[in-house]
Amino acid sequence: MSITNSKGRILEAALALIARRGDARVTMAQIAKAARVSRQAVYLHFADRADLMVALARHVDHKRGLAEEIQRVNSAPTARAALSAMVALQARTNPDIWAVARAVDAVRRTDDAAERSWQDRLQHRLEGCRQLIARLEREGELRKDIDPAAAADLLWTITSLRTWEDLVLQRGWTPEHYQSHITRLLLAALTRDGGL
Amino acid sequence: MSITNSKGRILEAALALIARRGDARVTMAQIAKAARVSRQAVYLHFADRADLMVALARHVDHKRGLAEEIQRVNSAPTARAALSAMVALQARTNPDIWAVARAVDAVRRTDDAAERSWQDRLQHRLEGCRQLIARLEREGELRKDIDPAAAADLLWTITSLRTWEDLVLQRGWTPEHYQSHITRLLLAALTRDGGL
DNA sequence: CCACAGCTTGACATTGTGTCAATAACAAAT
DNA sequence: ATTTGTTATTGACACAATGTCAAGCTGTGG
Repeated sequence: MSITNSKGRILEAALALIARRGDARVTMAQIAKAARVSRQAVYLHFADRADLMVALARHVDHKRGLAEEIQRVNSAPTARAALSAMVALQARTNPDIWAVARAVDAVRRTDDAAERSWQDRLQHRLEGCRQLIARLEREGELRKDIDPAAAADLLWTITSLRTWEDLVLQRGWTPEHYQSHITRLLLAALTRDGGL
Repeated sequence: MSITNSKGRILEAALALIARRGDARVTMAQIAKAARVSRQAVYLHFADRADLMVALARHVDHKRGLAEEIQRVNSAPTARAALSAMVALQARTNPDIWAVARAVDAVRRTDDAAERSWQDRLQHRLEGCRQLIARLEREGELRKDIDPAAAADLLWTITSLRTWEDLVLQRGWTPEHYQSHITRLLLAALTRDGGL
């Protein structure tokens, strides 16, 4: 799939640079050069650096077909299977999102648009967690001594990018380890029988 | 306790500014001004910004008497009580450390000293988690279907500053909620009977 | 009185961000 | 075929922040 407009070229170039570096300490000039475009052209398409990073996050989501992936989680046969699928989804997609997410996180304190975008994604994922907890409850699998709202928050933070970063990038867990251990932990903490 | 040397004054000033702002986007000039010292004087005491942030982290630790607090965790009567104490320690100290930790995290990718300092703290906390898991195992409380090394990593990430930030700062949990829910989750995930 | 440590002043180089104005290339519309 | 509008380029500029340098001030102890 070739890129037609230079806006797309800029995004792709930024993504490639960030991926290569492993973090988002990339200057606008470098991005422009990589996209074979003048530095000013970048500012024709994006208001500023923060705007570009936010667009980048959306772009990655879209490219991955994130919406469909989430559908797949919800269409799992049981709540417990859905939980497992959710962890698998994170294990699969986090590597690509990570650096960009860090970049947005870094600028969100100064930039309103970035902050809104961040809260948006946060809210979205949180909603997914709430639904999964609601389903667990409906299927009678949720621990009775736990508040559903708190359970959703816990599910949300444990399946977050940050936990993934800690375990996979810092501690060197394999994706398989991450998936199996986190799934087991969640079942133990949130379901009635403590996960088998 | 009054501050005698200006090195201390600079650290205190930086700390106050960061605390007031809630994050570490503070310039060297602002810090110097707050410490009523010339901007260049700051560079007489600290090689650069990263160096200052690292020193700040140490300073906060020292001020809190962190070493003794950790002793107290280890001197709990049982492993389960120690785990609870560890979570309580996080709940109590994280608010003060948070902004500084974020600052160090932000510069650690460009600065070697910051990275080393970060890995140091990380390693230190991880060691504490390992010991706690070992004690759980010794007392026959550790789940048998879990690898001790993985259990330590999980304990480490779940009691991390990041998880605390997610739940307390983002989701608005009270310190009490944080403490009780996280303790319960850890007991459920790591101990034999799933925490009562 | 001298030396030295700690600090100040002011100037400077550098890097990165963001803005602006003038201009070029080119496609589509009329 | 000229006009129009979009998109991009070039080069210059202002600004903020970091970090460096040289010269000089001040007080304390030898």
